[in-house]
Amino acid sequence: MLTIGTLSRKTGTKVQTVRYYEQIGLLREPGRTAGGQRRYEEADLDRLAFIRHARQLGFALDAIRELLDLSDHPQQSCADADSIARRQLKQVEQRLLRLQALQKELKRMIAECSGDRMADCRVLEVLRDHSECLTAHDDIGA
Amino acid sequence: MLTIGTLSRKTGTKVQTVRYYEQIGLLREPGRTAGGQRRYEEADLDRLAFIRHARQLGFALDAIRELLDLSDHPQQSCADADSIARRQLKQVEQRLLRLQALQKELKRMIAECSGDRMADCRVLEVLRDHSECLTAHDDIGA
DNA sequence: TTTACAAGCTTTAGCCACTAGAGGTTCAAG
DNA sequence: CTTGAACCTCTAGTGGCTAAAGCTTGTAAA
Ligand SMILES: [Zn+2]
Ligand SMILES: [Zn+2]
Ligand SMILES: [Zn+2]
Ligand SMILES: [Zn+2]
Repeated sequence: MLTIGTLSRKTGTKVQTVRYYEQIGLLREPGRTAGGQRRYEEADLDRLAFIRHARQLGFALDAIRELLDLSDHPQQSCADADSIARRQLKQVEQRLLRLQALQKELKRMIAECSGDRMADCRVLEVLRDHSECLTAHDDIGA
Repeated sequence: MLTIGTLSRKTGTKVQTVRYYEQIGLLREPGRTAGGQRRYEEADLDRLAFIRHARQLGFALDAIRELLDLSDHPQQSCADADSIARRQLKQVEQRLLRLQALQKELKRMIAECSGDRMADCRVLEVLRDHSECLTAHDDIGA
């Protein structure tokens, strides 16, 4: 029987986050004491640890939900789980490409600025005029 | 005199986003027609283009606000503008480091999985147990 | 001049994944 | 029995938009 605080400490999750996961149905509703406090079992700890580790690897909560569902069927093929991981890898690689391009542009504008008056600031110039850039930067969020 | 739609088209910004920028004080309140529709000037177009370009380069709206304020003082030193850009570069580089580590872990778990039953899925195994990882992955958001 | 309709308007709520705070109750040690 | 840390619920906020409902306005053709 674990309190929410113990669960929290053992997984490095904020207490509110644990409650949030319960609220969105990612964790089951645990048992309660007579006074209404949550009491967890070891299985909950494992599940929460899985969630947190997947989050650290960048998986979205929806993907994690799928992965948890899949792992409840140990006899089935893991093709679906693998493809979720491949999807995640693709997303990471897309972000990498974008950030690498940003890094290049930022480095360049900083290097080119003489650090003189604002009127001649290379940083501001480039921000004012994309044609000073070497790369395109499509969508904003990526 | 530009309508909000024209502004939107010329800068690749959604109409609602333009109104949002006005709401948070990033764009001034423009003039209105008798009927209450917004009418912009060329200067608004330049400002919005600046904002959007800075967003594409990953700057946060707060940083953009600072940059815009700074560029209103052309005779001052651009040291502050440059340091905002350097801060942005640092952030990009930190994210790059994190994503590169994630990429490595994801690649590895995918490569090591034989694609057999869920019970033996390497992806799930690694997610269940961080000690299977080669790298640490500190904080979740980065 | 009337009419049609694209484009504008405001207000509200939703997205993701938490996080913080207010204001109260329970548990466990001493 | 008392203390106080830890728990509880509920609400609202973060960033940067985005969507939708339900209106009103502007403009150009008939
Ligand atoms: Zn400069
Ligand atoms: Zn550019
Ligand atoms: Zn597998
Ligand atoms: Zn790990």
